[in-house]
Amino acid sequence: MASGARHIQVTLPDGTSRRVPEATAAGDALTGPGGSLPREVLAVRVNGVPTDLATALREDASLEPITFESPLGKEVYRHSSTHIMAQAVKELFPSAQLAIGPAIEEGFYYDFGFERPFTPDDLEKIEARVHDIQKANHPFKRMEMPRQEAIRFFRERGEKYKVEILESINDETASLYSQGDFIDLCRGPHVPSTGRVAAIKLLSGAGAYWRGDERNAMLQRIYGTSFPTQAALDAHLAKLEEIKRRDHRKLGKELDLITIQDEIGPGLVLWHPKGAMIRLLIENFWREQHLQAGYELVYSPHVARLDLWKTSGHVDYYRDNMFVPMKVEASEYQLKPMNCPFHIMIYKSHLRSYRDLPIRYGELGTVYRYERTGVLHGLLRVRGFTQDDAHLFCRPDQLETEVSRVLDFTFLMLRTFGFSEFEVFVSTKPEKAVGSAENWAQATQALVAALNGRGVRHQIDPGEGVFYGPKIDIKIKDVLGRAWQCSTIQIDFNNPERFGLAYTGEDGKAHQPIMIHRALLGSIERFFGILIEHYAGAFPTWLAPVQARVLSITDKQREYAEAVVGQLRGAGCRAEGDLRNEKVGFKVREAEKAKVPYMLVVGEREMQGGTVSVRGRSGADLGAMSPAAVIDLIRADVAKATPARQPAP
RNA sequence: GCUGGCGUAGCUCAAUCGGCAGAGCAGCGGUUUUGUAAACCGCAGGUUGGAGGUUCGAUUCCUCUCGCCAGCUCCA
Repeated sequence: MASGARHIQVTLPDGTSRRVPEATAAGDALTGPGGSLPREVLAVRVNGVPTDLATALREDASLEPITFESPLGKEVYRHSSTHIMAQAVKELFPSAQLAIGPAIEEGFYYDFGFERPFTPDDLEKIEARVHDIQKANHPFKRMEMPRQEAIRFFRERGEKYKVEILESINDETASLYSQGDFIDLCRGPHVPSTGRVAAIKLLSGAGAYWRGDERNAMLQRIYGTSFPTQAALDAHLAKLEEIKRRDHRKLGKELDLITIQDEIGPGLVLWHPKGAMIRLLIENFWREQHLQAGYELVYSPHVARLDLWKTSGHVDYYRDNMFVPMKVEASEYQLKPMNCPFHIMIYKSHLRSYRDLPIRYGELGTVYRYERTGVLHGLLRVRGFTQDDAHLFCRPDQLETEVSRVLDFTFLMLRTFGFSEFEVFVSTKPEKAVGSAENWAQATQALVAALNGRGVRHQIDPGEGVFYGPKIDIKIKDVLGRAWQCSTIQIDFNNPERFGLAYTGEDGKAHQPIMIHRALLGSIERFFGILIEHYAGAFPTWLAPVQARVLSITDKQREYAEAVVGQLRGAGCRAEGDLRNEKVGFKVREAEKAKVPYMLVVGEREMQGGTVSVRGRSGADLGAMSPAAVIDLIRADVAKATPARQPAP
C-alpha cells in the first residue's frame, strides 16, 4: 500500500477533528486544506509536546497552536531570537564559541566563549547584523543525528561548550537547528523562519561563568529582548526607562531621604530628616497596629555574648552572614544578626502557663549582617537594617488560629501601604531539617489550612523550607508589576528545643511551645526602598514628609503665610513655608520636584479673603479655600489611606 | 567573593595625544517684589576616591587599595 494513502486523525482545540494525510506538516494540519495559518502562530503543541510547525505528523494527534500570548510562545519566540543573535555574533566574530542561549523572563541571552568583553560598539554592529538576518528570512530547519555524530560535528567546529553539553546528556539522539549557514545544538521548537521575529533589541553585555560556577571560564553574555511588534518593544523599553526613573537610589538622593556614604561604610544607611519622617510615620502606624493586634512591644540590645548565638545555633549555621565577634573583657560579643534569641530570653524569664499563651513579642529590631560586597544594592540589600520582627509562642492547638491572624494582619499592613496584589508560597520540609516528620507535616498542614481558611491562593514550594521549619512567604507586586518578597511567617522547631522553652500545661507537666517568627514589612530599609519605587517618590498624603507647602507671592504676605503654616501645624499637619524672594513659578517648580501633595499659594487676594489657593501635586487647580478646609482635605486623605487606624481615644 | 565598567566642585557632567582642571544647577552677595514647573548680575567653590610608581610634567599611563554600577540560578 502506498504510504500517501494513509491518513491520520488530528483534533483541534475547539474539539473538532479532521483526517489529514500522514506526514502533513503540523502547521498545515492546524488549518486544513486551503487555509492559511495566522502569523501569530509560532509553533504547535502536538499531544502536548511543543513542536515546529514544519514537523511532519506521523500519528493521530491533538494540536494546539502556540502564540506569543502564552509563556511558552514567548519562550519559543525569544529562543529563536537568541539564535538569530548568535548567528550575527558568529558572522562578525567567527572565533566566538557558542555556549548556551536560553529565553528568560523578559527576553533572552546568549553566552559566548570570547577573548574579550563585547563593547557597546560591538552590540550595535551585532544588532545591525541581526536585522539583516531577520530580513533574509532564513527558515529554521531541524535535523536529528546520533549523539556521537553530533559530538564529532561540534568538535570539528571547535565548539567545545556544545561538546561538553552533548557529553553530559543521556539522549542518544541530538537535535540541531540551522538557519542560513548557522547551526546550533538545540531542543527547539523554533518559529518557522528568522523573519518571524519582528523586533529585537540587544540590551547589554556582561560576564557570566560557564554553568554559573566561578571556577569555570568566564563567558561573555549578551542580553536582549524581542517582541512581535515594534510598538510592544518600545513599550517594554519605556518600562525599563520608567524603572530607571523610579530607582530608589536616585530618588532617595534627589528627595533628600537617605544616603549611603563611603565614609560610613557600604550597606549602612543614613536617614535624613525627610526619610526619617517617613520612617517615623511607618513605625508609628506599625506600633499602633501591633498594640491593637495583641502584641507586646519589646526592645533588645545590639550586641550580646557570643555564647547566646552558640545556643541559638547561629554560630553553626549563620556564621558566614555575621560580623566577626568583638572581644570585651574576658568574653566575646556578637553584633546581632537576628532578634529571636532576645525574645526567647524574655519568654524564659518566667515560668509560663498554658493560660499565658499565645505570647506575641514584637520589635523593630535593628540587626547587622555581613553581606558580600557584590550583593549590596541601595536600600534593598544592606548590612544594617531594622526588621519589623515578632515572635509568637503558642500551643499546638493555637497554631492555625495564630497563623490566620498573622495573615490577616499582613494583608492589612500591605494594603495600607498601597499594595493589592500578592503571590503566596508555602515552603515544605527540605532534606536537611530538624524536627520530626510528623511535626513538619502538622505545621505545614496548619499553614495551608490557615491560607485556605482565608481563601488565599498559594503555591507549594516543595523542599524549600528553612531547616528549622516550614514557612509562608508573601510577595507583593508594585505598580510596575515587579514582585518583591517582604513578609514571611516561619514555624521554628529548632529554637524551642535549643533553649529548652516550656510552658506548664493543664496537666501540670512541662510542654514545648511552638514558636513562629514573622515579619510583615521585612526590613524597614528594604520596604522603604520598595515604597519609593512604588510611588515614584510621590508618597501619599499620610506618608508625605511634607503634606503642604505655603508659597508666598511677595514679601507682603510673609506674616499671613507664616500664620497659615502655624494653623496647619497646630492641627497636626506637616506644613512648611517657602517665603523666599523668588517668583511663584520657581517655588511651584521646587515644590513639584519635592513631590509635596499640596501647594498653598498666598498672594494679595488670598490674604484679603483669608484663603489659600490650592494646587495639587502634578498641577491640579483645587481653587481657593480656607486653611481649615485644607486641614480637612489632608485629614480626609489620611483617613482614606489608613482605614485600619482607629481614632485616638 | 569573581568578571567587566566607573570614580573630577554639594549635584549632573566636560577636559583632544601626558602639558595651567571647566560648565550648568545648588550655595553666598547684590538687583528684582514677582500669580502656578527655572528672573538678572557677580562671588566663591577642587589634595581629580586613597596610597605608591613611571615622567621634566599625571585627571590622563602602571601597581595596589577603597567604593559604586552591571552581571555571575533560570539546563542545548
